[in-house]
Amino acid sequence: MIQLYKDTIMTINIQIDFRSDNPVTNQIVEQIQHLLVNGELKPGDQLPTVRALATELRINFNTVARAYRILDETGVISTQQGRGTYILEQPPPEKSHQLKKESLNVIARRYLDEASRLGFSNTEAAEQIQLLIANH
Amino acid sequence: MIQLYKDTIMTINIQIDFRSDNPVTNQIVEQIQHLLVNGELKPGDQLPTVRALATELRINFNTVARAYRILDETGVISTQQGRGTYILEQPPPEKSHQLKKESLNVIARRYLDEASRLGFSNTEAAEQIQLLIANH
DNA sequence: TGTATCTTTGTATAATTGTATCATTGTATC
DNA sequence: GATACAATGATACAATTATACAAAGATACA
Repeated sequence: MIQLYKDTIMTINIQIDFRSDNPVTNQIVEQIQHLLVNGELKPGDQLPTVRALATELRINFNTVARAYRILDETGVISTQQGRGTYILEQPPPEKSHQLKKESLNVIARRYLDEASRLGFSNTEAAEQIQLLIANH
Repeated sequence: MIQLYKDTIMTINIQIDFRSDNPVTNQIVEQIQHLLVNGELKPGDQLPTVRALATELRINFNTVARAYRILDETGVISTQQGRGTYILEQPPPEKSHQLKKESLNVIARRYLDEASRLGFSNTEAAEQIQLLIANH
């Protein structure tokens, strides 16, 4: 769970080379990753809004949004409509496969338990899972 | 000395996942419905004020107000300006059943989300459920 | 009691922020 | 040139937040 609130709005140091073969979107992605591994961006930090950064870089805000989305999909940041974009906590060290299996077992049991308390059979609970998967 | 306006401070157990595709407003609505069908909220109970819950969840109080309004419109709660928000009488059986189905949906999605965070695909998560059922 | 006043509570509306979709631009290939 | 594709921009939209407001409760004082 991430706890985020607007305390400080970040200004970040990004330089775009418009003559580069590297697309602007890529440059943004790479430079934010660079700021992150260098420790200049920390978990919980709020990035500039797509419009603010776009104005600063003199590009369209959709280009910034595209870069943010890529970073979001790789789990580096969290973009939240109406709220802003934030650096995520770094993923914890990899659990062993066995440990993950056990965790899955625990949460699966919990799901069936909760469904049971709501009055649903195991079969109905399983069907609901299938339904959700089918609708995605 | 200044006296407290209310001698009971209502707290409810709601967890917001800012990374979820599900909007925060929706998450609040669903989780309050879940608390209701689970019996953790009873008719007459006062919900936290929009500002109190918003502060706790680290969101804007208008987002809570929006969720409360949705629940109000579906007849689950009663919000009264200047007074607060209260759980209404238990919904009739057919509506209760509807709410329970929605609640099942909520916990099913939560299970898939958690499994995904552990690195399991939806299919693997579903198989784990089947495995548990088969071993009973 | 009654009333003035402040506090608490929800409401209304505009502003902010990211998203979705299509249009435009540039470039490579033929 | 023609066509296809990738990158970027423009526009409309959805979700959340900010600000100002209205209704009801609490308190003080006559």
